[in-house]
Amino acid sequence: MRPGTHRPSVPLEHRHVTRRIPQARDRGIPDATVARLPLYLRALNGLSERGTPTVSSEDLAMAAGVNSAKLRKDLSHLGSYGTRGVGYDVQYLIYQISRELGLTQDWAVAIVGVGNLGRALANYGGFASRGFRIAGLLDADPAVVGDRIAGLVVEHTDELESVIAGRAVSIVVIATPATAAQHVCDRVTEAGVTSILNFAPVVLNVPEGVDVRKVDLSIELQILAFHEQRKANGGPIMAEEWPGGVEQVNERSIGASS
Amino acid sequence: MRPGTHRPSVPLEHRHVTRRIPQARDRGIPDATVARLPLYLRALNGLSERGTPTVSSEDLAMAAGVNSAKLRKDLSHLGSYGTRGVGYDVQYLIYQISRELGLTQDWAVAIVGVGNLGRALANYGGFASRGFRIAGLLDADPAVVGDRIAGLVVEHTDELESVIAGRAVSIVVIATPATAAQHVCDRVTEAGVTSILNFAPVVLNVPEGVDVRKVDLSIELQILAFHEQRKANGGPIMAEEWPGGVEQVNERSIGASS
DNA sequence: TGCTGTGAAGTCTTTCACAGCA
DNA sequence: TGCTGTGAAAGACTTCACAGCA
Repeated sequence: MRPGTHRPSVPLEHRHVTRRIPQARDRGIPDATVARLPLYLRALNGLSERGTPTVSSEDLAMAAGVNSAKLRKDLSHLGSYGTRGVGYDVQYLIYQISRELGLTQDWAVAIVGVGNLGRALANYGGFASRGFRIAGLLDADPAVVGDRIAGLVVEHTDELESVIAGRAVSIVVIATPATAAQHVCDRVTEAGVTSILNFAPVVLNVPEGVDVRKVDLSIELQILAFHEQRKANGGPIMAEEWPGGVEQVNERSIGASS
Repeated sequence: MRPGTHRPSVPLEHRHVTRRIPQARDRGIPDATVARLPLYLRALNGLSERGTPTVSSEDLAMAAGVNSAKLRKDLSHLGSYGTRGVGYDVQYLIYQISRELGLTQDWAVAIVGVGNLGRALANYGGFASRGFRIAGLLDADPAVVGDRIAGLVVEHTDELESVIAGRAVSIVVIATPATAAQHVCDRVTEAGVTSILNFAPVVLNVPEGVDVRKVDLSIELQILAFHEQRKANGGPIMAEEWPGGVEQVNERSIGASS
């Protein structure tokens, strides 16, 4: 890719036969990159607040907790927004990443399930800050309906469809007990929602085209436990602990294959 | 794809000594696999509760929301716990995965920061269920200290080190405001903790050997927004949408030129 | 000179597809 | 026969290392 302009009007791809669309605007940003953009954005906002005008890939990477090669590669998927010898303009990069993530528009979010977690989410500041507006809080428990939380009155889940349609909700957060999650999920997808953030510890079944992201406390803890156990046992490097074969592990199978 | 056409022609491989330990019991379980084991465990527990004695990779994969090839490959890293022609014994597999994840022992967890989120976590049932025991709730706010939550009395963060040492806490959950997170992190790592679950929206700096897992609500929403925006724009398949250049994308950046 | 952008190499993960055992 | 376990291929992601522009 020549660094030149990213406008197809420039005649610079003489020999290279259509490789995969030159530099143009290949919208295929890798998932791994998308997942890190919010991190960069946060780091940039920190720099912005301190009035920093430009930042090098090295420094920004440091602030975001990644290495600089990865950061540069990630940003290169968005376009050529840096200046060689100088770095990136903080404000400009904030704008570009925000636009790429779709944060320059307003997203109406509904939270279903106003238990401890739902309340925590409703009160979570970082929510409203970045283009996400809580447009509805719903719960099935009549004892909770009517409560005022974070400036909103909790509505009954009977209203789910009308809230979604009436307030143009495009993202639904499910914070219900596990048993209710699939049902809520079915209703919101039926109502046209295609983005769901699920806190309930269940695997949701959704129609094609619906995006579900999951946050699962217990899974994170289990992953930590795995590594913690590993540290406790042998040293950091080893293979074949349990020399003899303690705890009959069904040795066979891979015995002498391959 | 194509059958015999693609031949790598064996480029390198001149003298690759010691590939990576034959197989024996190579304890190097891929991270991606470890991250899915809790999922399988949950699915298996569901089957167990319904009294299912054995399950095929196909069915278990379905219940866990992955494909069967991936599931078999994952399980193969633990050992050969299935029976060809039959499937996996549910109870036995539960035991093996639990053991691998270190869930057959008890883990003492301390939660620092008892705001909305901390309370939600303290009351989260899935917590205690799987070998994780909340051994302490701490907060810096005197107004909160002394409260009884989920059967525990909130202690002051001054007690952090003594709680960790005295109750053998090995995993700390940070649910403080962003500004306090790094300080708490420093103290707990100093106190010897090497596993941290961080809910504060900051990148924590930790010494070598310390594991940090992060749960970040706002990042999840931003990722959803990205995909939602993508759906709204062009169709699901395309490269170079915005043919003309709708939404003047600030061509310049580094001077539209080159 | 300093730092970005990026081919190329390296590593990790997923998927295929089938040998082989119950 | 049916289903696991697994090499091998394909694909995704990361890192290297450096050309080339400001």
